[in-house]
Amino acid sequence: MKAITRFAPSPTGYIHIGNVRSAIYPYLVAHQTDGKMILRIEDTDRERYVEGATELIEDTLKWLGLDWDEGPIVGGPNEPYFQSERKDLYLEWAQKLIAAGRAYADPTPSEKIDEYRRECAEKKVPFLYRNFRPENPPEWEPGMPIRFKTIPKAYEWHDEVMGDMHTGPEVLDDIILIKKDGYPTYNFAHIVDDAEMNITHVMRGVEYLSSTPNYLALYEAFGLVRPKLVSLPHILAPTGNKKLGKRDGAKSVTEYRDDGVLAEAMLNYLACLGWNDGTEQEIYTKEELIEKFSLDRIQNSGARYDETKLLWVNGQWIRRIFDTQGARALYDRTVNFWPEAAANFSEDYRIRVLSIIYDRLKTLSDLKTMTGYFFEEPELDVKMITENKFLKKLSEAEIEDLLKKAIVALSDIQDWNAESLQETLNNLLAETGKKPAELFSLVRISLSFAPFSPALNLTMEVLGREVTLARLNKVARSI
RNA sequence: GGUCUCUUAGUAUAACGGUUAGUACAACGGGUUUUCAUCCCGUCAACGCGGGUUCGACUCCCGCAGAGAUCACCA
Repeated sequence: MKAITRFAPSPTGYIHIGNVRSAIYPYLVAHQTDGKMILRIEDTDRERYVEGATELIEDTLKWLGLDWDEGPIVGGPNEPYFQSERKDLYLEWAQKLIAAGRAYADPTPSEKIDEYRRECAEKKVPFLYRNFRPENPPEWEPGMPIRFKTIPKAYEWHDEVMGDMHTGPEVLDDIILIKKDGYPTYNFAHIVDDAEMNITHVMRGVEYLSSTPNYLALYEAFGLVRPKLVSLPHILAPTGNKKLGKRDGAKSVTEYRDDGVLAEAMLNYLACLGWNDGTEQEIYTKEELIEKFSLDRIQNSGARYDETKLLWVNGQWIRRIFDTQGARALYDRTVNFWPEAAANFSEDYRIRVLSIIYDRLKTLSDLKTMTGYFFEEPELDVKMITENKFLKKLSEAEIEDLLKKAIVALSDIQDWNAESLQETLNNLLAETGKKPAELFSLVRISLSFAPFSPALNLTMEVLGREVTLARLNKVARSI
């Protein structure tokens, strides 16, 4: 059976780490059955609506490679995909329920409802609107809410993640279907849309688990077949036991893109947070996730978000792309992450820099801080040499002498390449009797004045003869 | 408070009722001619508690404790 899933966010802001899983899993489920995923924008709360949020959502999905088969932009047979544009439909469905005696116009002013609620609180009994249901509800007219007329009873159902569930009649109530502003509630709109769109898997956060019996009652009232229900546990904030939210500083998913995290890594990490396929595999491509994903292996307790592990996964992906797709493929991802001065150099040169530094990157934005000396003269800082833990044992005269010998030896090289450079350094080591730590540190620091850099021979090869010798001479003069 | 859910190392997780409870991140130590990183090797570290059932329980059952969700004209 082909799965039809949906991601149905409210346009109230950006998508963050805590809520993007409810887009990833529907995508995977849809694609493993050659089905489709629908993007539906649930914009029925006019007060929380944020201009531009829909675009942020679309941007995030596109970046992660979670293309939707129906929805905004791409269209589809169930248009429109904005709930605000489907108002008439919900009213129609609600009126069917009124006609069947399963819904009614609610004339009770909200102050009165608050009063009921207070009474119940005083008596320490749970408040259920159905206990205050008006006996002769008026004819519905615009401006009145419509409530479901529930039939309290026990429900049993299966949740693909939580397992077999059951509740008693006490959890069922006359929920609002249509608000007095004419917009449907989430509780109602999603039932209608899921039915209209033939959704087979309803995947959403666990917070909806408690309301599920009310949804089951609605399916029943309409004679609908229940879709598969999938409750996704929350992603927890790094500290405490609360779900990760914007208040905990949950960054938007696309902010990680701007910080140099690869989409592959993000998808990989998030898909595996609270899910695994039972093997010890850690790195998955999107295709592998589609192939191996299964709902019943989703963890049923919350999983804590761990940025350190995300960065580890990202490092794995950076190396994987370089190793399997080549330097050019990785380079294509890095265009926005180079230091400014890199613009003065050829693409070819930047690719060569990337090729010797890529295995040190945790994020692409590390390029900014790690490659500066390849593109501009490093600021000379003699202390880095004189206070280096290997070099401080040598006198300034010894340092100067060693540097000069290095300059002479390197100047003699015919073919300036990694092998000949290494050979020259090795010979110099034998000739001077210095330790590798001394010679290598001295040359490395003189060239970069950076806390760390790639292998010395590779660094010199990329910098080239002219720059290498110029920098060494400059340092030799300053000692 | 009612209802529902969850509980393996710091974190993410694995384990037909029979394993020295596995793996990864992190931490710590070591190796790879300098640094940082990669890579490799090693160390530390867990079945929430209490009862059952069983020859045998992380695994099944019952309590307890702790944590979470929900009880809106928000989703």
